[in-house]
Formats: sequence, C-alpha cells, structure tokens
Amino acid sequence: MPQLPLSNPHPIDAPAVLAWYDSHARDLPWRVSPADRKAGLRPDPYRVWLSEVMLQQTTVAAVKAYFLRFTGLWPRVEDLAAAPLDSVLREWAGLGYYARARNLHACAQAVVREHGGVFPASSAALQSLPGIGAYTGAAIAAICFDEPVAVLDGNLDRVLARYHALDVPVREAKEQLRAALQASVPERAGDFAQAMMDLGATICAPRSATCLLCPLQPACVAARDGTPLLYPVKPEKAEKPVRKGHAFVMTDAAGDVYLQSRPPKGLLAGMTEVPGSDWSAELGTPAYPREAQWHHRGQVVHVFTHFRLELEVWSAIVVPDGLDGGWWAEPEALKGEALPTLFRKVLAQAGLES
DNA sequence: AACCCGGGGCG
DNA sequence: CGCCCAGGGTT
Repeated sequence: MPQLPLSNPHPIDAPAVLAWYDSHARDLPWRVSPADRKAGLRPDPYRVWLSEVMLQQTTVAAVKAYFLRFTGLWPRVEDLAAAPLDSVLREWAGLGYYARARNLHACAQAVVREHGGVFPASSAALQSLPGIGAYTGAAIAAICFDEPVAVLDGNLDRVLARYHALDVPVREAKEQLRAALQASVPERAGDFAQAMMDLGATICAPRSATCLLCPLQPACVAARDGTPLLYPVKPEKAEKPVRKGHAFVMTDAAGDVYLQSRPPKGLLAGMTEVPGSDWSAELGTPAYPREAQWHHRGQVVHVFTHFRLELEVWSAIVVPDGLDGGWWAEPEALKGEALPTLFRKVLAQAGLES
C-alpha cells in the first residue's frame, strides 16, 4: 500500500539553513563551532559519540554537567573502556535509561578492542556498535565525517511535520520524511544536521514557533498557513496503569543503610535499591525482610514511561545479621551509590539524605 | 511494528 | 499535571 506523497515538494533550502546556523549556532561543550569547522578543525568522534548517547531522550540542559564530568574522568575512549562498569553506572545515575550506560561501556570496549581505539567513519559501520542506532550512527557520521546522510531525531520529526503539514503521526510517514530530508543534505552535512536540530530546539520548538525568524520560510506549509502548533499530529496514547508495593529502609545502630543490587536485566537493571516487595496492581501485606519495629514513613509516587508506581515506605533499626547479597552503606556514602531517583525519593521519605 | 526503558524541565 | 526531549534494543 503506497502512502500518499508529502504535500510539500520543495527540498529544504540548505544554504539558507547553513547561513542561519553560521550566526545562530548554539555553543555546546561537545560542538565545534561553524567558524572553527570552516577553519579545518574536526570534532573528536569520542566526544561526539558520548554526547549523542547522553542526548538520547534527554535534554541538552540535563546532559551538560554529565558530559563534562565524564570527559574529565575519561578523556579518551581507552580510558572509558578501561573503567569498571560499576563506576560508569555510578556516574550515570540520575540520567535515566540505564541500558545506555551499559551499552556505552560495551561500545567503548568494542571500539578499543575491534577498531584499535578509532571510531568507524561511516554511518553503517557505527550502527553495528552497541547503543548506536539509526539516529546516532547518522549523527556521528555527519558531524564528524560530513557523510551526506539524513539525521532524523525528535526535533526533526517536528520541524519536518510542520514543513510538510503532515496530517498523520510521524511514525506513519517516517521513511518519506527521511527520503525528502536526504535529498536536501548539502556538502556541509555535519553543520546541516546540527543546524536543523538547533532550529527545532530554538525556533521551531514544541510549544512555540517563531516562523518570522525561520530560514525554512517561505516553503514551510504550516508557517504559510499559520498553523505550526497543530503539528506533529500525536498518535493515541495508552493509559498508564498503577502499580503498588512496599520499600524497606533498614539502618543499623550506627545509622548505616542496607542496600542491594537490582537484577542485571529489566527495569533499572544493575542499579542500587533498598529491599522491597513486588510491584502489582493491588497492594499486599508488607513482608518485612526481618523482625524489627517497623514504622510506616508514608508514600512515594514515581512515574515511569509506562506505569505509575506508588511505594509505601517503611523503616526500622535492625541488628545487621542474617542478610545476604547486599551491603551496608554509610549515609555520607549514599551520594556515590548508583541509586536511581526512585530510591533516592524512598530514602528521603525515610529521613535520609542521599 | 509494538513494546520496554527514566528523569528533568516546562507551561 | 501532561508533554517533551539529539532513541535503541528486544520480541
């Protein structure tokens, strides 16, 4: 079933986009400015890769501090590859989507072991590495090597949906958008990719569109119609189920907290937690991990991508014996643990700073 | 193709 | 509170 052609036959005006970028590019820690790029300076693929992985489903503002921390600790891909996975997970704590951190570490090791510490120079080869998919492979290849490839991310989904006044969810026309964008990629492919993302982040933003300043004028259909905020059309979304459970915060007489590791697969894989019950639709009776004077410290609510979690928080002072698999952490050491935000909320609810 | 996987910031 | 964000892996 062939889909309808896009309503806007005009290719993107790449020279106009690049001219806009030359004077309006965002200054980002991992970026080589268009002026420096023209002077012959090349981006470091390691830094570009690291930034792109961190930026997957994560805002620029949230990434900056993590990027500087990572590049300070591990300036080269060899350094990251040689680091223990635990330390990478610890440094990643708070960024979310923790599979990214595991793939990041595996990718660094693959680059060192299988490519002599040099990132492959093509989009296709990059995509065979862990954690590098269609978007990230194209982005690295364009930015670092000026491969003339379409770089299509969430920003571009929105910009192109408006450009074409696309009246179906982007998912249903993804390949047509990609082909149309591909036909517009100029010689300065890396700057073009970054320019389009900057456009989406500043001018063609989710809740505002400053069309008068946009270099995609006058070809943009939504701008011509004065309806940019109608796009992209959103698909129907499913309702979020609620799950409930208990979390148990145990301290010993010295105030140390009992922690353990989550299983290596599944939700929050390999991250640190306090013991707890299963999470299910109905709240069960708390099965305390051991006998003690348990106190109910209230409830913590946390919203994941696909469900809402309500955890009852319990605390007790216990004698540290008969517990397997975990460890006792001093309260001052909690900041350095690989604790996801959920369990930092739980500890805070129990009166502990982390 | 559909589903799973966090967290922060914004209005 | 709902929406959005420089998506990838799995099934």
